[in-house]
Amino acid sequence: MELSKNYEPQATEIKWNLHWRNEGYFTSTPDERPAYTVVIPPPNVTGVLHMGHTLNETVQDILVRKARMSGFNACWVPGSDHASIATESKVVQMLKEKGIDKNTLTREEFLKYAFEWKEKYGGIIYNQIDRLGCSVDWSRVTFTMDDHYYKAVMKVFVDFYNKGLIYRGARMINWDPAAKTALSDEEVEFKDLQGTLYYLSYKLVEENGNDLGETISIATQRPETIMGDTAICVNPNDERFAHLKGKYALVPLIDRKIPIIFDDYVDTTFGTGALKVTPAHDINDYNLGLKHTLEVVDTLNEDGTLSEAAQIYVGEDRFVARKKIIAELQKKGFLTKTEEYQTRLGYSQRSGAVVEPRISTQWFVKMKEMAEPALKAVIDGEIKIHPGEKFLATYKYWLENVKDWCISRQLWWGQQIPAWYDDKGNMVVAENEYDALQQMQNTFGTISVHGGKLVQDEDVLDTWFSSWLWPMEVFKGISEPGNNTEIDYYYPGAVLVTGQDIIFFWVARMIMAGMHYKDQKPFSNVYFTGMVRDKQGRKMSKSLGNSPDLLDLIDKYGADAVRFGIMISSPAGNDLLFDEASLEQGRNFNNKLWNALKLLKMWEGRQAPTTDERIAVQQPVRDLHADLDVIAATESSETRNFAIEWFESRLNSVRAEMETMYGQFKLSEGLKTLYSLIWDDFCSWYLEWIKPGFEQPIDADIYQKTVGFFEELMQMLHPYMPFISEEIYHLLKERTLDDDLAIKQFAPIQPTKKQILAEGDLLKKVISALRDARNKNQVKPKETIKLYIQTNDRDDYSDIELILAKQVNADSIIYTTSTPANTIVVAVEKDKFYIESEKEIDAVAVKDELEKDLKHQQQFLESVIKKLSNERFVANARTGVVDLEKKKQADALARIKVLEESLSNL
RNA sequence: GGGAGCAUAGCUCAGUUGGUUUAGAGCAUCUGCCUUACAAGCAGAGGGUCCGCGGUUCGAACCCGUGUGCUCCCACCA
Repeated sequence: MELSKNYEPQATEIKWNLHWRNEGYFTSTPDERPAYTVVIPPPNVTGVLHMGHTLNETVQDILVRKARMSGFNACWVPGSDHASIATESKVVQMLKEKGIDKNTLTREEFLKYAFEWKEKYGGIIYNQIDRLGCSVDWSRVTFTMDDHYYKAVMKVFVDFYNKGLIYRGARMINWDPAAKTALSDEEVEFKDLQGTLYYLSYKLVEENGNDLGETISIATQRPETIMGDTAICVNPNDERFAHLKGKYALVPLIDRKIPIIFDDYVDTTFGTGALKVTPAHDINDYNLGLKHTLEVVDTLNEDGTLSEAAQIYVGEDRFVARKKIIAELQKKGFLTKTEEYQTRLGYSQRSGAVVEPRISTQWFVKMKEMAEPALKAVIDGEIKIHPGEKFLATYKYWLENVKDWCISRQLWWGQQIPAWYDDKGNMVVAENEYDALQQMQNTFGTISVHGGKLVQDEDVLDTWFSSWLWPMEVFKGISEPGNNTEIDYYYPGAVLVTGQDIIFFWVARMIMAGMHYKDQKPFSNVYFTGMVRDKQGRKMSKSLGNSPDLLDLIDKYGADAVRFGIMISSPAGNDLLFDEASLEQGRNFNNKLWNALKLLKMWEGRQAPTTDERIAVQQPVRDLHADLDVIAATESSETRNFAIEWFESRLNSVRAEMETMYGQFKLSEGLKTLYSLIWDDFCSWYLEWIKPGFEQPIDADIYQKTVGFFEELMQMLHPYMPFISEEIYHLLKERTLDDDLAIKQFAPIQPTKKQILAEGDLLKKVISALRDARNKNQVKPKETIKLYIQTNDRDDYSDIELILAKQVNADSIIYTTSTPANTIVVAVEKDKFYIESEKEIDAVAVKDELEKDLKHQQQFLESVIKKLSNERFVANARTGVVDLEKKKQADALARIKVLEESLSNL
């Protein structure tokens, strides 16, 4: 078969994706094997996957494939999240572009649009996951608004309500005036910015309204809220204001009379020492208001415009009104001073609007008691966070200081709160209307409703109120808990792979829900990936245009190259600077593999019978000139092949290394290690060592062994780069049906031979040194040389001399005890090598090299001697350390001797 | 304001309980090669006061203190 010049990913990827799916390799059902469960962090159906998802999915797929190939029943559940507010604002935006105003639609009409949106983007997301090669179980795909899921959410809400863990009440919450909904604390993002502090003077009056002829100055960032002021507060210990007890102030512009109150909350050193109190629009003022039973005047509408209560500028947007009010205050002399001020503003994570503190009636979850077991699970190490301690402190702090969770949202897209009201405002909480009616009757005796229908709460639930059930409900662990073999088998999961940005939103809450309903952690490990940034370190965002399209990348480089590129530079927990150059590296790696395959396929037809011992032995030799010395060496060696033994040991040693790295979730390092094993050890060294001479046959045994190595390398690579590994595995030889890497189980790791590895290292070192000497002396690559070796341990070279000769293009190797004339000398460890070639020798250059090396060695020796002559070192150093230094000393001395001899011989 | 983390080659990062030939990798750079698998390649090379200062120790990239510079999280001072 003719193989293409370069690897062509497109057709290959489609082929194997289809094959794997047809064989049902990724479909999991409970069996006798241990389960390895991973639930995907369900992407929001707000849009397509970005590079952050790509990193997450790749990490998960590597872990899942590795587990599947290591005896586990791997189950990776895919799905998506309805992402209540995020999706709703996208849909609203989309409708707006079509000229449709959400307010003109009924709830049902809007939901129809939303579901269409979900179908479209959900589809794109699933396609992306598929193209990336993710080995998910498509028979288990779950959406957070599926019927059973919806039911589970209702059930949990009712259950929590009945347990007293959910309550409804009027509180000050974060209000998003753009989306016109409440937000949880976690959905508010703070940004530092330069603000202005306005100093306003309020006229002081007696209770009866008589002017005191005095003013009090306060500082505020929000002059548009003065109409909501219901007091001025000063510190009771502040002598400046002691005389104002029982006095009042007049709110500028509207002349409303408000009391002066005293509370040590006020910092006497900040601003003017006097604070205007606006309970409706500031959380601190709200608390002050509660304490001093102040009136609450809400001067804003839900969309952020000024309300009737403001009396002036009614209907104007808050920011427009601010400007106008400032102008008016200035004009009328109330504004005495302005000051630049560093401040922080809360923004809605989804709509971007400046969040308003607002008093409103919402639903809350009590968090305190649920936090305890969730904290314990992590502190006790039942759940391990990777990488390490970094996030433990954050997690702990949040749980220890957790506040109640506002879960109601004034939206349509999501699970509607199962609270039901009758005409009199009586309320019951029940999973459906039928139950609600029953309950209403039982609780209140009569039902007062028009047309026999109760009214359901208009609000929907925070999207995380459904997401936190994910590890359980994907197996119907909430909706059908009884007799459920799936949840018993798959729960808890092995690992959760997610971004550190949702540690509170999701991770902590999943642990809470899991501990609450299963009395067990939802997963054993949490692996936090870093944030994907562009190569300048900026966040990826649509507005910057630095977020590439995943499918475009896959089209351009192939899925394996994308996976490679994103993994090669993403140490756990660190941010990843995404650069297409690393995808190119991945593509180049593909081609490297492809070319190695081509080389093997070339040899396939040129195998000589295994019985031909001469070929077996001489395989490493290119076209060895019949030099007596070499022949003698050849005949004395056994019929074993050094290259094969060496690579076998390398392979097994790397497998063991990678096993450790998997255990520590060091996936990026694992890939680097494997990359180097394949590119350097296998391609650059091993294949060159066994490569037969020009148009020479290859020993059949060596060939078969090599195919075996390649297979094993592909198996190791499979979790990282599933497509090309599977393709090469199949092109290497004919396979029986079902003999696919996707499910091939790893063989046990064999012990490595340290001696062989050491010999290999020496061989590589000598080859590099000799090549370097050739280079520096401008001996042309094609030119053959005569190589002399001067050593006291000729045995060191018996295994490797043939390979050495070939790799440095020597047509003969001669062991010598004296310095041959007119040769380039190279010293490696304690032996000397001499290159004899046609080329005139540049004695000066050789001398320089030797002298440089000598100087280095002498300095090194000096440092060792210094150490050894330090009595305290010899007395205190751990056993072995002194011996090691002595060995260093001996080695350095031997090497200096070699170098000095070489120099004197020049 | 509180807390956490980071600082090692031009860039991105390794560096296991302090001692392993006076610091390693990939990318980038430079030199030489179109060598019958691969120029998306091959063979080599150069490149570091391990952020500054002080301390502990026989010995510090690693431990402690301090300064500087970044990053992140949390927080109700107008």
